[in-house]
Amino acid sequence: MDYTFFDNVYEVVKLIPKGRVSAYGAIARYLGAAKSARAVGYALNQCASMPDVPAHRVVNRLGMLTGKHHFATPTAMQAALEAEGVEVKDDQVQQFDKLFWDPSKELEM
DNA sequence: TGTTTGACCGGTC
DNA sequence: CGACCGGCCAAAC
Repeated sequence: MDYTFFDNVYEVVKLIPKGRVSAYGAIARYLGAAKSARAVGYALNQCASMPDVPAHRVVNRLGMLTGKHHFATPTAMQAALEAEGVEVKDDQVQQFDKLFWDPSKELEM
């Protein structure tokens, strides 16, 4: 089938609950490719044109808004997160440890 | 068709 | 403690 790792990323990202955030590596690991976090990042790059995929809920493992620069505006990502109740300061998600949504844990495989 | 890069991560020097 | 390197997947040149 034409189904790919790429599409899998979108599925997981779309499953991220509102007010929660996830990490590239966490998604990659859930997909069975822990070292493919880069591919996840690239997938989200494509998802910039995909309104169905809340890429703003995906940050790096440090909770840093590394990809904010790829949004329509550098503040779009932070604004979107804050709109969902996620506190963001200095391109960094506050209480990231609590808001972190790990698919491999939440979805229990 | 081969090389380079990219919104990353982990380990090593 | 800071910087560098390798690895995975997919797209762009």
